[in-house]
Amino acid sequence: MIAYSPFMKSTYPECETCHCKSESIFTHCAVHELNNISSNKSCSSYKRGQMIFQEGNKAFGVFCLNEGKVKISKLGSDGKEQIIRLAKPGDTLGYRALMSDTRYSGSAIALEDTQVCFIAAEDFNRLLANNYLIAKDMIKMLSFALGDAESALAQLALKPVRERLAEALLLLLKVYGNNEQTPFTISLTRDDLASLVGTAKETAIRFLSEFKEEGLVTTQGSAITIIDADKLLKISHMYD
Amino acid sequence: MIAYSPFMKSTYPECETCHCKSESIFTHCAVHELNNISSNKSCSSYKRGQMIFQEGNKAFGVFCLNEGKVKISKLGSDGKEQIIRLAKPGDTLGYRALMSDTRYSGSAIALEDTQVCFIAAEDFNRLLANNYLIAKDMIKMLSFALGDAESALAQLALKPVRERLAEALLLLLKVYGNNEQTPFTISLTRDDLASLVGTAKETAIRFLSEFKEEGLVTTQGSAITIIDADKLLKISHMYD
DNA sequence: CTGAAAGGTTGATAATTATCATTTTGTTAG
DNA sequence: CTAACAAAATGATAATTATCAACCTTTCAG
Repeated sequence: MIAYSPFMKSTYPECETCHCKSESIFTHCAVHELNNISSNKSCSSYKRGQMIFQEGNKAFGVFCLNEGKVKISKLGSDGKEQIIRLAKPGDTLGYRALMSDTRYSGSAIALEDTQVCFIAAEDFNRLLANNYLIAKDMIKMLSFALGDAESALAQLALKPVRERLAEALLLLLKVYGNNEQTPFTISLTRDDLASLVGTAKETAIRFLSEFKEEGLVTTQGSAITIIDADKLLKISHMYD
Repeated sequence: MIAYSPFMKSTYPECETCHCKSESIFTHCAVHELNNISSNKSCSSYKRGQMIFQEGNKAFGVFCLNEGKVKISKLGSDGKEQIIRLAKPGDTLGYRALMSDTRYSGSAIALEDTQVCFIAAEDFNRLLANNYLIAKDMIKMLSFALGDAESALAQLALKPVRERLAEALLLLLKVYGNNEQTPFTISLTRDDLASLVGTAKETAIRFLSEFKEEGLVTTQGSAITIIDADKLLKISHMYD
């Protein structure tokens, strides 16, 4: 079920030839800038469930996700968890804390075996200060993240669980799918699904079962396969 | 109840001498930059309830709130509203849409008589591109807004209404109070209060009545006076 | 002033969602 | 392969929150 990571202990991916360079904040780097990043960075592997950074800690740089899937989530007092964001290869992690000089407001946890590169604050800040294209990309990245967070907030407040579950499934498809093609299968614990939707595990399972009965999805163990994205979109009430 | 705005039809506040210059995104502008903004901007007044910009429309620049209070909110399909952000004098509005080149994801509505200045996209973008201090401030502003939105999202998902109401009252105190001094009084419809908390009006009223019985707040008409911020903080469960 | 309209409050009830208990299914180590 | 464990699924029930209706209070125009 868990994909065997191609990266073990100390394989260092090179930024210049990175398969997700064009998806990353480093797209508009000049060659010498990229070389500098590449030679100064530190890379690590994480197994499923391991923490990349923890809520409340200080940020000393940013992470660039090279391989794998990561959730960024916040913990409530009673141990309940809310997933704030999902990250895929090429995504930058920890930039909000670094840019606002505040502590991490959420923890980053690997959803499957994962490889990340760490760029120190000094190097990253120099990059932003010296290349306005990159600063502009940072502004855009933050703006999109803000739009996503604000949408999620409104969804949570305004929509019932069934609609939010449909939306969560579509989010998974959008983030981790290939051009949103269906059928699309993802392995996700029901706890994580519920934390993404903002509901209890059992409630998420119940509505997911409804979707199964309606032929919108199938499941096999923890794997969920999205069959009919159009109907999910209608359920999520995206036009009104 | 509504404060009579000192600004009528066409009084143009000057950026150079603006009382909220130091609170705004224009703090680090050079004199010539500020003069340029000031001479190119357009200013308008809005009465309570009037819309400054509307969800779904394109952004052609940013607004700087000079006087008054503004809510940014999203509408659900059934007419329910969720307040995403509260703005005070000095705050910039509409920057997320402009920076990500997407449409407004929420509407800005005056909570009381309000004066705003509009800076065209061209002027604003030139400012960012030419002065890295300002670009950095934009990055910080976005980062803080993102942090706030993500916190609000987690709150909404993880905390019951009573705790969120306490938090909403503290937010009002933080945003609109003078150094968070108590007692602090703000006039706010119960519909708006409920939209801020993410609950129904009646539910918000019920818990507010509880707070009254416990001596944490008093009310008179739509005015709410915060008496005991410390106890509200405890109720909002901010430490755990 | 005064009456009408708007907004605030409260009670009764319904809908939604969470929790707890149990069974079923899937996963993994030996 | 199979036992042991973990996760998913389902049922019963409780808690929370929303909705509807009625009534009170404040605000504001004439």
